[in-house]
This record gives sequence, structure tokens and C-alpha cells, in this order.
Amino acid sequence: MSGGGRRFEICVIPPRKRSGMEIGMKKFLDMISEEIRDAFEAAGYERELGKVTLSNRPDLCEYQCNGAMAGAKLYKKAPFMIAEDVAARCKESSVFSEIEVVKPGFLNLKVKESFVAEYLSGMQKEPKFGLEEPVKPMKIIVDYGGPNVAKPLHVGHLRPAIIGESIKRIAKYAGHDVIGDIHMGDWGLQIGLIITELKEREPELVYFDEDYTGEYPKEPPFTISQLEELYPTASARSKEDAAYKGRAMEATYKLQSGERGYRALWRHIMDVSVADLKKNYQNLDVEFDLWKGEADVQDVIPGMVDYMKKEGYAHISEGALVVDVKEETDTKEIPPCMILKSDGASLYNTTDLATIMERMREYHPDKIIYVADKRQNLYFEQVFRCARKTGLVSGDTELLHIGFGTMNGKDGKPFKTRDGGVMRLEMLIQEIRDEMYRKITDNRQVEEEEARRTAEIVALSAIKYGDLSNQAFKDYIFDIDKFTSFEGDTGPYILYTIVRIKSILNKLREQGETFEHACIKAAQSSSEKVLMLEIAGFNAMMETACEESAPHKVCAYIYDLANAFNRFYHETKIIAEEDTERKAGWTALLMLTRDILETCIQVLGFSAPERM
RNA sequence: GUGCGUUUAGCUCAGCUGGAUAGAGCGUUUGGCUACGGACCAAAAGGUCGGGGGUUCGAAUCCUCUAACGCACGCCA
Repeated sequence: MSGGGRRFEICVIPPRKRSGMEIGMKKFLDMISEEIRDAFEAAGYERELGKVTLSNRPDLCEYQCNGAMAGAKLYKKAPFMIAEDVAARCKESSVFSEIEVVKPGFLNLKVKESFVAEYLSGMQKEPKFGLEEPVKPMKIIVDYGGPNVAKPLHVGHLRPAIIGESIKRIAKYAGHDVIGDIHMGDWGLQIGLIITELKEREPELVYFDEDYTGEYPKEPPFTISQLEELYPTASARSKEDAAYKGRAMEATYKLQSGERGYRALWRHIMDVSVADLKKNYQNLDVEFDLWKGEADVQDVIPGMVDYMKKEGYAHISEGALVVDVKEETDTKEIPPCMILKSDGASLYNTTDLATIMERMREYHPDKIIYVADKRQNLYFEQVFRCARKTGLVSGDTELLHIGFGTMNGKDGKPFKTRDGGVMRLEMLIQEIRDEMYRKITDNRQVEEEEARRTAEIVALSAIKYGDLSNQAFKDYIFDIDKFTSFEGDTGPYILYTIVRIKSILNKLREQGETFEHACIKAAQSSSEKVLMLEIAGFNAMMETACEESAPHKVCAYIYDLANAFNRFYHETKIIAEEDTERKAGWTALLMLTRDILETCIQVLGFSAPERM
């Protein structure tokens, strides 16, 4: 499985050094596995059999190796005997405190407290808690968001924003060079409609005077709320009034052919919309590096189309220009990728392909990730194949569609307002904030200002954690009561745990404790050890979350970590502890736990308050 | 019709890529408050993993058949 090509790359990449030290640590599980693999080898067996996994029977052991059973037929020997051979070879191990051979041939392992403590001490000193930098950092473009200008964000925009932002942050944290692009729908008929409607209402505007040659006003002739009203009105009229629609199409054509006044209006629409979009995405703590859109590639489309024709990739089929993308291995019919409609106009495919071309030219990405509704899967398959076939992307650039499922209401049907309409995103966020504010101020004396601020922070954790804790591609139920609860697998519970740790650390600070040189000690109790082992799994978790673009794995991890901490906390009196060495050790453990939790919620896209 | 996806406890979801007694949360029942923050912790009850067949020492996980639901199948995005 290990690609021969990879090995070569490793040789040419200089070793990752930083002030003489390697950045990153081997994964905890790998270190243990190495130990067991050595033992397998020493006992005369295939070393790959020594793979260690987390125990699925925590009552029996911490880690387990099932390799003896896999090796049974290989060596025609009872698995139990193989396991015993292996166990005998690591009696003197500095890693394990217990190795037990059980029933068919399980190797049940417990690691030494000192070994764990040493590992965590290493994590403390590492910039990313031991997460290794990628051998070859990738340039990744994450295409998410996809709002239309002049239209308010609605609940349908929530998932791409949340998931895309997290995938982007995870990849960034993992050490890749990541660019987030909002990819707005800012071109085409919708703009023509707005211009048409505006012209009907205010024909005297200078933008509609074809003889005008002067400068256009800097101030837009509309506000965002006017703009948001303009589009739906125009859209509705165009469906009933064919002549009106004709005017809108003509306006679109004029805009595309560069009519000055229309371009100026388009600029205004963009300015007003983008400012509003920025505000709204800011509320979600979502930030894009690029604010590009469909309009940005219009100029390169003709060249791209010509190229596809000249090279013989594209041909006319049923009046439209298409590129065949079927492959022999297909088990179903894959329709061709359409490049131009039969009326010669471009479409979504065209701009997406042109965008790929532009991205390749400007950024040479190793990977482009599209975070979009899973129902577009076939569409992306076509576009990706087309891009490859026509040589728009080279073989070593990966195109990936992360499809997400629908956000449903409690009734299991797509999320709607009470009267069945599409809910604006602002409304939804406000509703959650209000709910959070109620909970925070309930039975508590909190200053108004602080309560509002805290409610905003906690509300965001509720929304984002509620979404991200599910696997992205599945539909999920948006349940406000569940998400805003402080109990169970929720964002607020995670924040509560962090705040609790901060509170203890503050108390210790008030006592005059200095945290300098606090060093993590060997575990004193089982709950402490469980917590430490949980922490030790951080780098492995983050690596897979990044590889699989799977934020839900980060959620699952911090939930386990928070649980492990709360159990430990409950059993351990830290502030009252008289042994100062031990107290310092716990302080260090607390800080590490807090830092890891905060790092994780940061990549999920939310943060914790100081108090709540 | 073809293809893809989903199906795990009453509800909402995990399940670390084939291992031991399938795990959480909510809800239900019970225990722990002079609080290093009880917005917590501990425990109990609750499942023939949609169904059949197969591969394997061993299957929720792999193969196959099948059912229900959802989605997609060239001029929307």
C-alpha cells in the first residue's frame, strides 16, 4: 500500500528542524505499536502483526493487540501460544506495566504511568502538542459558502459555512497552506432582474442614461434592505410577465457586454451585498481569504471554450456544447458535462470549470475542496472529470466534493419557519442567542452587558457543535433545545468544562501559585490516567480529522476529553492539595487539558468565554 | 427504470477501518449538594445492529440477495 512515489519525496524534503529539535512527536499509539512489533519480530513473527489499537474493553485493559489471532493461520499455531511468545519478549519493557494474554489470543496492555507522563510532558513543550508537520504541506483551496449577492443568507447557507470553515481551520492547523474562497453567485440573470426592477421604479437614475459619460455617484442608489426587496419582487414579476423577463434578459446581456451604467450598478450591488455578507459571516465567525465569484472568471470563459473546441474535447450534442466524461468502468450512465447551453449561454458548469482553470493558474493547488450539498455529487463528478480530461488540472491535483446533508426540523422535514417559509440566517442565530440568554440569566445575577456577550459566544458553540458533531454527509435534525443544553454532548457542555478549568486555575493563581516549570506527574488515580491517555491521543485524532476532512471526529474527541476531565475533577481536590509537587503537576495537567480543548474548539470555529 | 446514499436503544447519534459483554447523550428510575462552579458526578433499566444468505477462528463493519425511506439522473444552481 505504501506508495513508492512517496519515499522519493521524503528524501528531497529537508528534515523538519527547529532550534535543533524535531517538530512533532510520534503518535502515542504508534510508539506502543512499535514496541509490540519489536516483540513480534523478536519472537520470530511478522512485525506488522504487532499493531496496537485502543481497547474496546476498558474494564480489562487500556490498549490491545489482536495480531496473534491474525497470525494463527500464517504460522499454523495456536494464537494463544503466539501471544505468549510475544508477551515474553516485552517483560522488561519500559512502556508497559501489564501485558496479559487472554482467551483466544488477545494481548491486553496497560502502559506505565511514567511513560504516559513523559509523553504529556513532551506535548506541553511542543508547538502543536506533538502534532507532526506534514512531510509536504499542501496548498489547499476550500470553496465554501456560495451565497448569492443581493439575497439574504438563509438557513441553507449555514451548513456550508460551518463545515467549510472548520475543514479549512483543521487543514490550516495541521500545517497546510489553505485558502478559503466564498465563491459568490454574483453574475447572470439575477443581476439583470435587479437592474430591470430598479429601472422600472427609477428610470431617471443616471445609470440608465445611455448618453451619460461622466463619473457615476460613489453612493449606491439603494440600501441592503431595499436591495433584498428588489430581487424577490423582480423574480416574481418575471415569472408572470414574459415581456418583463425579456427586458431582464436584455439587461443581463447588456451587463455582460460591458454597458457602463449597468457595470456601475453591478459594482454598487456588489459593494452593498459584500458588506452585508461580511457582517453576517462575521456573526458566525466565518472568514474567507478570497471573496471571488462567478463574475471574476467571465473574461476567461471564451478562451476556455475555444480551447476545448480546438483540442477536440467538446462537441455539439442536442444543440449544446458538451464534453463526454463517461468512463469504461462506470456502472451507470454519466451524462456529458455541458459547457454551453444550446442558446450559447454559459452555465454553472462553465464558470466552475473556468474557476478551476484560474485557480490552477494563480495558486497551483494540490487540492480543491468543494463544500456543497451532497445532492450535487453527480454534478461535481462530471465537472471534475471534465477538468481532468481537458487538462485543466494535472493528475496530482485532487478535486474533492464534501457533500453535506440536509438540515431538518424536529419533524424530520427540511427546516422551515413556522409559516413554512425559508428562515433567514439572522433570525435563526437570534433565536438561539435569545434562548442562550434566557438560560444564562435564569436564576443568576449577571450583568446585562456580559450576559449578552456570553450568550453570543455560547450560542455559536451550540449551533456549530450541534452541526459538526454529526457526520457532514448525513442529514441531521436541528434541535434548538438539544443544542443549547448544558448537559450531554453539546457545545455549551464543552465550554462549561473549559470555563471550569479556567476557574480553578484562577483560584490557584489567587493563592499565589506560580505555574512556572509545572511538570506533569505520573497519574495518581485511574480517572487521572484515563484523562492523560485521552490527551495523548490528540495528534492522532487531529491527523485523521484533517486527512478525512472530518470535523465530527474533533467533536467526538473533545467530548470524551471533557468527560474524562470532569470525572477526574470530581474525584480530585486540587486546590486543597497540600503536596505542592503534586499540586503543581495537576496544574500542568489542567493547563494542558484547557489548551487542547481550546485548540479543538478553535478549529471547529468557536471559542470559550472567561465565565459563563 | 438506472445509480448513489441511509437504516444501530423510546428519541438523537457514535462505533477508531474484522475482534472479547455493540457505546454515548436525551428521556425514564435511583444515589450523591456547608459548590476547588451540582450548568456536575455515580449507577440501573433499555438493542435478534432493517431482513435473508455467504466469507472468516471471529461480522454492525467485507460479499450477495432483498425491503423501506431519501436523493440524483444534459440545457437550474
